[in-house]
Amino acid sequence: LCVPELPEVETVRRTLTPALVGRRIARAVLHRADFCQTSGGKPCRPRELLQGMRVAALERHGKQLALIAAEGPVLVAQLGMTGQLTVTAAGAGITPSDHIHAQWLLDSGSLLRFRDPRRFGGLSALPSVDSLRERWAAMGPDGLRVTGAELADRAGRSRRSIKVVLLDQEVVAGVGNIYADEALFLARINPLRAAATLRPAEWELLADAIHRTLTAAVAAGGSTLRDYMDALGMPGRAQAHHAVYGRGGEPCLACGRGLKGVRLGGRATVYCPGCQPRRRLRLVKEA
DNA sequence: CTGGATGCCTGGGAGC
DNA sequence: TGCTCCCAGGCATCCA
Repeated sequence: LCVPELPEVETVRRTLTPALVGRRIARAVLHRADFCQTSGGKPCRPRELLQGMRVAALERHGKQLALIAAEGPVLVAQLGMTGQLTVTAAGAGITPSDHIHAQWLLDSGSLLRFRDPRRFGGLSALPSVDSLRERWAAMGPDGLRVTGAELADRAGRSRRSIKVVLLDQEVVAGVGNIYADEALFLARINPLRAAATLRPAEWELLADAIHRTLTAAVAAGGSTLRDYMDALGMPGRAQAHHAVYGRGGEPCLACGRGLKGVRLGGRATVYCPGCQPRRRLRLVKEA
């Protein structure tokens, strides 16, 4: 199972770039009409899927990946829960296959395929790079660059829990359930605390923890493309080491206490009651 | 406006 | 062994 958050999407972007950028899309096929949306609500035609156009760049903001055509139009891919974008070597044909909802045949002969069994992901066709900038400007800053001041500005008056706030893509783009828990553990902030109770120093601590968590995961190649990375001779490095995610009931790696699992905003949440106390730790005055 | 709850969707694991 | 149940979670949409 893969859960594409920012590091996984960034890994996809990096590994797709050499195969896609500069290439012309000879043919594009959409196997499910509801898998691609246009701003006008009309069905996506081959033109919206960039057929006949040249890929100028692959850009990412948060968990969104944009294929920018030299001719102007843009196609945004969201991997959702189980989405995979893969390139297969020359020779493969555009044939219908299990859970593959869109395919692009490149002038190199390679085939780009979007597979998504659960279909939480999808494609959005935009008319221009301007509309892409507009779309991304409405979201929060990218998780790799967000500052403590930006977090505080966007969520500092919210009574929502800090965990739920971190999952809000309009606050910070790219953080999902795994890295939200990991970043809060690293920053030693209790996930249940209302965002409005965080102090400026804690927002800075949190921004730093988000950077470190995401950067480490990007360096490890994420987890989505593990098989692909193995094929490139990088086995094992992609295995993310999670301190809290999925470890409810197990001992904390830092203090040994049992990690606690709760549901927050409908999501499984794990934290250490010892390292992430509900109240801020006060320095004990030495007698 | 805010925040909580729900539904979408399928594979896999738990439990009987 | 085979069946059912339920959970995983990003995101849209609903309601209080």
